Amino acid sequence: MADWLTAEEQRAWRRTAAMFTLLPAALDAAMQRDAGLTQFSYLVLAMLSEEPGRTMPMSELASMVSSSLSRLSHVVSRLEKQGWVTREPCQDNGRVTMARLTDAGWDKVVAAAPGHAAEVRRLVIDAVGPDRIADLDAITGAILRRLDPGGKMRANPLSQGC
Amino acid sequence: MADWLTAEEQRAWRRTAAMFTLLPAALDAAMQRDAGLTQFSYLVLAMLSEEPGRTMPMSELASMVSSSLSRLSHVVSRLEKQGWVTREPCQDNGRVTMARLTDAGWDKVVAAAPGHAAEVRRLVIDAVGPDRIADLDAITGAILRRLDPGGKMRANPLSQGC
DNA sequence: CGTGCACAGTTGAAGCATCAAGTGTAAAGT
DNA sequence: ACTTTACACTTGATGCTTCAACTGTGCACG
Repeated sequence: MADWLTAEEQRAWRRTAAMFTLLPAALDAAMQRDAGLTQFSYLVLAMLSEEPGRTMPMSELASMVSSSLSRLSHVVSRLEKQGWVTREPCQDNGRVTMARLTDAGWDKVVAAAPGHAAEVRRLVIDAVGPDRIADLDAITGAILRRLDPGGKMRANPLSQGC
Repeated sequence: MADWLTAEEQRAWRRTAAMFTLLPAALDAAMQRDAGLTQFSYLVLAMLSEEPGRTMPMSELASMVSSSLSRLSHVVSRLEKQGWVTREPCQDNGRVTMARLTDAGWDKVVAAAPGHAAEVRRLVIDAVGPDRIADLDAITGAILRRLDPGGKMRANPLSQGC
């Protein structure tokens, strides 16, 4: 099918589409191999690890990792079974539940982080090259703004209490 | 975790990671809504539709869509059940099987293509802007070269016969 | 020849994602 | 107060992807 894109656009899109297939697969494979985690569950642990108190409401966490609450809930169930995360209801607000990173979970993230950073550097940062990091940032920013018309782009959703 | 990336690199990577979550989901959702296809099965149909004779060996098709043979086999099974593709052994070579796009499959692609092209244009091409398409191409090219060290990047794997 | 090996493809099971439906809690409307 | 609506989740079913194991075919080497 000759899509209604110019030749240059089409070429760029096809490459981009290929990258969208291959890069996540490569990063996932490395993460699976080195830490037995998916990219996504690593991200969940990593986000919790950066929070003061290592704890966060499920919904806030979901928005941090750009996932549905449903997906997050399933994943956290698994992480809970592994002993890396616990869930507890929030006192201040009966309908939020807090996810907390355990010590074992912290250790897991600390162990996995260097390998992950190295892979990202190898496959993305160094591949793109220092001169083009700003371009990358601009392009992804532009696409994200399209995807997220309600322009959250993270103005810090103010979690009160807990 | 403060990954071992500079602040600028980290910012760019986080955005990029978010894009890698959201863009495929958005395209998939649109394709599902408009045509009842996944992005991937659409791609399979589209690749076949561009081939003269609308037919191709499974393994060549797999490499065109950057997937494992296993994944492709499952997907083609489903497409076959829908009546959009057929599979037939190749005379010239007893171990290749050819996938062929049926007339119904052709119609399906033709019906789905405009919507898909429009989504790609809206979410990627127009978001990036004409001035930056070349940058996009350069960046994805660089990353793909990293991912695909055996530098296929498509030098046409010469399918003989059938 | 024939044995071994690599290629092309399929299959079944297991894991993860998505969707629709459900529970329970807070906040508004009346 | 009482109902409604919206929110914050959870759960189970379904479907797709991945992985490991398997079948069958061609090729190379002794």
